[in-house]
Amino acid sequence: MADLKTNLNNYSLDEEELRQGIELLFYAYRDFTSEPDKILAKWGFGRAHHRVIYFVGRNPNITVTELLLILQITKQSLARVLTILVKENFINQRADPSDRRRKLMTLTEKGQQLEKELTSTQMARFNRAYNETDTEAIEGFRRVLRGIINPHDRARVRPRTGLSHRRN
Amino acid sequence: MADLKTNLNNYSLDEEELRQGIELLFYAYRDFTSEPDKILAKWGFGRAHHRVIYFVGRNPNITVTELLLILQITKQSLARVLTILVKENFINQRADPSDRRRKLMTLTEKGQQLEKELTSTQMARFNRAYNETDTEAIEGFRRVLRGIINPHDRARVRPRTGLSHRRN
DNA sequence: TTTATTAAGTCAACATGGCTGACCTTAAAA
DNA sequence: TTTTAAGGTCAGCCATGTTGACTTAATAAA
Repeated sequence: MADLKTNLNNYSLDEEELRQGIELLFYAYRDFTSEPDKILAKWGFGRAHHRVIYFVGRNPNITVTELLLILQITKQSLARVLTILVKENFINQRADPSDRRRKLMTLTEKGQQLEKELTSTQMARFNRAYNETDTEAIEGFRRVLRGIINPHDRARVRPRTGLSHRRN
Repeated sequence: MADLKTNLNNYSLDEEELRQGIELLFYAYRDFTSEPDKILAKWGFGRAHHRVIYFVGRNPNITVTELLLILQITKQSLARVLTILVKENFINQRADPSDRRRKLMTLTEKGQQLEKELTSTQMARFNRAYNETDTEAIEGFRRVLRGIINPHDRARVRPRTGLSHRRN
């Protein structure tokens, strides 16, 4: 934190601003995960299952290795939830024809339904937040969040299309 | 999700935009917590300890009940980490003179040092992200994140002061 | 003043989801 | 043919969330 100003309170104005960002992110993430967690509990699942379902749904034919790169957890941690999701028919695996070591994963119909139920609560939350602001705020939100992500992984989220949100 | 448009791909443009927001939040939080986690591991602590240290540091003389409202965990979950932090002299507790049932918590010198070490990595991350954008983007970031937080808790993060960030 | 109520602490028990390290199979690449 | 890569699996550990019941001490209410 080399370039932070300090004052007599051992408390810089910039530090205050940065801490507010930290807290906003903490509270937002806390609430963002709270609704899906309740739905997952009905199925005996946890947040880890949601993440797997989400990213398989979002990236059809994803491999285990790619999923590990996204989630940044160990193979064993992933295997625990993935095995259950395959056994209970939420996720389908089939060998990649061009490299039969790889297994391409997709959501089953059942998996898609659960994914939609879970993610719709989060999309509704974003939709409300977006509607309370404007296009410029949303763009700023995206740019700052992108800057918080480690540079190497910023490209994982598709950049905005040219089409603007319906407000404005 | 009443007002989402749909197209032939069962895929609306708005849905794409909302999902990008979800993913940005996921990746940002993932990376935001990764650096403190490494430091905490050296002390035998976890993310839960960081959260307690952070919010006690940020809210001197906070009570257990208030901390529970912030963290949204059970008393037992908090007690486990809090007991350790008090025993190992990171946090001080003293009875509130005006209501001796309440215990007011503050960071010790040792606690302040660890807090600074942990949080400085996150502040540095925000500082970098903020410096890559501009005042308007930061303000948009804050407004959208605030909108994602459950309305009741939005006031927990102090609103911006009139003083602007040093860029622009 | 007796009776709630509140703040905090505690115990036992359980589940989720991280982790490590070792090891195996199969398939592709060198 | 040997090495590497993708994936799976086992045993065990730890952190951190959960519930429910119960206790103590102090304040507030009847």
